[in-house]
Amino acid sequence: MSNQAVPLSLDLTAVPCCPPLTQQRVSGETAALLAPAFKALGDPVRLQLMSMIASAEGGEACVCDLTPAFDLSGPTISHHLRALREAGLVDSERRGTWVYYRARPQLLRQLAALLAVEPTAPADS
Amino acid sequence: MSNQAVPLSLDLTAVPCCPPLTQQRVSGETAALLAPAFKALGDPVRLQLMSMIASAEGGEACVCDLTPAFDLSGPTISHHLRALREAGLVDSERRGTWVYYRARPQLLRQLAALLAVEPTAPADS
DNA sequence: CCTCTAGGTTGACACCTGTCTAATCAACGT
DNA sequence: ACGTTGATTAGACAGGTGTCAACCTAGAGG
Repeated sequence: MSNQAVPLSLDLTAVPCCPPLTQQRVSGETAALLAPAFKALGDPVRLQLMSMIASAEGGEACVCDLTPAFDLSGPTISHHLRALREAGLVDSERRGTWVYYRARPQLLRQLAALLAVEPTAPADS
Repeated sequence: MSNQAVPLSLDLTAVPCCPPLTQQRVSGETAALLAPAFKALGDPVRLQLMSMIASAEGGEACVCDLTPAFDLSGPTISHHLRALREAGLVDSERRGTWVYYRARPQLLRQLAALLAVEPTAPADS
């Protein structure tokens, strides 16, 4: 189940990988590749889901633990998890009855690098 | 013109400010506050606009320089710039005939901090 | 006052999204 | 084979989004 619905060029090796947004203009290609990831994080529910998955002990979270944390139906959570999966931010694996989601740090790192800003004030550098 | 359309609680002082997503669960409030920023960056055009503004020399970019860089109408660019502005990512100022946009590093820093991931492999640290 | 130029605003349109219920699928125990 | 539980898929619907053409506003300069 893990990679089936991601036929995109989500190699991420395809991306020149992120000179900070503030230092070099993002190319159209890079933008087209990374914007979907930001978009996936652009929903409060998905942002929390991402965090719950990424910060879970063992590095993975069971859907059965994620769903009850929200006031939303199961299918809706499933829908958001799929969005995260198709964005390349998480990976899923079925083990027995349960499905576990796991963060994929590669893309997260690229996003973080892209948003990097020099320390605090441009004066104290 | 700068701050008029942002009555939101975009203090950003309101946010506990970003223990990394991977280390602590993002609260509902933090998610509600930061997700719109990710959402604003979740469009290729806006991501490029953000980059062009943030990386511009002098720290600001004129709309007259931004618009011709895309194959889009003026109003569409204006629409995207507004989205960035209302997300708290940029600020605009009119000087004479032209309007200049400038990045607001605060929020960018928060987003980057939120996405921070420990180096690369937990092995080679 | 008039006009020219740079941007923004409005209204319209097609499309995408978040949410739900209902139906379906997958694995485990009888 | 059957029923139960966990999760995804399908279909539907309201609301949001990206885009444009048309119009409007703000300065600069006659």
